[in-house]
Amino acid sequence: MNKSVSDIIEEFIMSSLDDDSFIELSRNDLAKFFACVPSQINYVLNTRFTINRGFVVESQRGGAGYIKVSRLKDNDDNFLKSALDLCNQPLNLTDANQLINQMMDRNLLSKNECELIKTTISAKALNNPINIDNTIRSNILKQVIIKLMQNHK
Amino acid sequence: MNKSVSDIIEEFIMSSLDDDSFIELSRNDLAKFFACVPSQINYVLNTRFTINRGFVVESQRGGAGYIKVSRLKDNDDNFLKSALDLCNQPLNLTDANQLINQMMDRNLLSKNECELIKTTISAKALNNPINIDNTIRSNILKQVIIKLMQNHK
DNA sequence: TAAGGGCGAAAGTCAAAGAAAGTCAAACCA
DNA sequence: TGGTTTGACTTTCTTTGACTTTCGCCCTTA
Repeated sequence: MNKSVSDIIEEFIMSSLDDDSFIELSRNDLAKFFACVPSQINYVLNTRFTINRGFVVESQRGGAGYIKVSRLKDNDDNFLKSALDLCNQPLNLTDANQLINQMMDRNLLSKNECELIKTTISAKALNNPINIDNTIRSNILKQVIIKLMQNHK
Repeated sequence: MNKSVSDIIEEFIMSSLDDDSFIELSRNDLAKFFACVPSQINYVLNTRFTINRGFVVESQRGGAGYIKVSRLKDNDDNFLKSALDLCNQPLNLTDANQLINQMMDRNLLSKNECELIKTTISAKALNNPINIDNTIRSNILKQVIIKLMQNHK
């Protein structure tokens, strides 16, 4: 697959987060390193390192400015509880998939299971005459989460 | 027989799929190569690389966009194929669950995966105002089956 | 010597431009 | 007349750059 610059920057930040739970970086330096415009760093952060994907970004401007990216870590019980909360609202495909990814990150789902669940809530699966996909989607996920909560004890 | 451009493009993609179970291609490049308009690639994909013929097409737009064509696994006893056929009709919960059980019996799904899929098509998951559960159920299962067919070893 | 102002060095915002792929219907052709 | 070919228009994702905001530091000045 042909990777975009944004994909490569994403990978770089991701792998920096492998060891530690957070990293601090300089937007300008990173932009120079990847030969891109500084605001592209913001684009990557805004599209890839979102709260939905389990990240928090903090920063400071001015001299001694920085960007800090942290990976969220709370226990699985809390995670499942708030995931369940999320499912009380309709979920669009993107958000739902991100939630499922997080379940895999936490080893609540295997890679294969993750793929299968994504399949069940895909647009094609829920392709239905009336526009209530997002509601069905969150219902399905809610049941999956309840199932996982049972396994968990 | 006089081959149309579409036939030739079809052959090209087919033979690219000889070695691997999937290929990624660039619509624009392919169109340039065959001196046709880009949308003709879509025409070929839509008419030749369909589920019924055993293919799945995925894609992404924008920079670093791509089209991925995968050949579905043609398993020996045609079980998945006929399962796919079944999913062209609405399925009630009992029938659907039996189908899922059979997939487990054939080691196409692990016990855990089997349970998860059952969860996603349960009455609670599909609990929805309009009575089209059985249709959604078979749609979901159809996508799961296609996914299983994609799992090349 | 403390307060305030100016400067430059960050990071942030936003919208336009660019780069793919998708859709759809008209025209074409065998 | 049904399968192909074509092209105008749309949608989605990425890249770019001009402009804005914030912050620390230093230099005045009362």
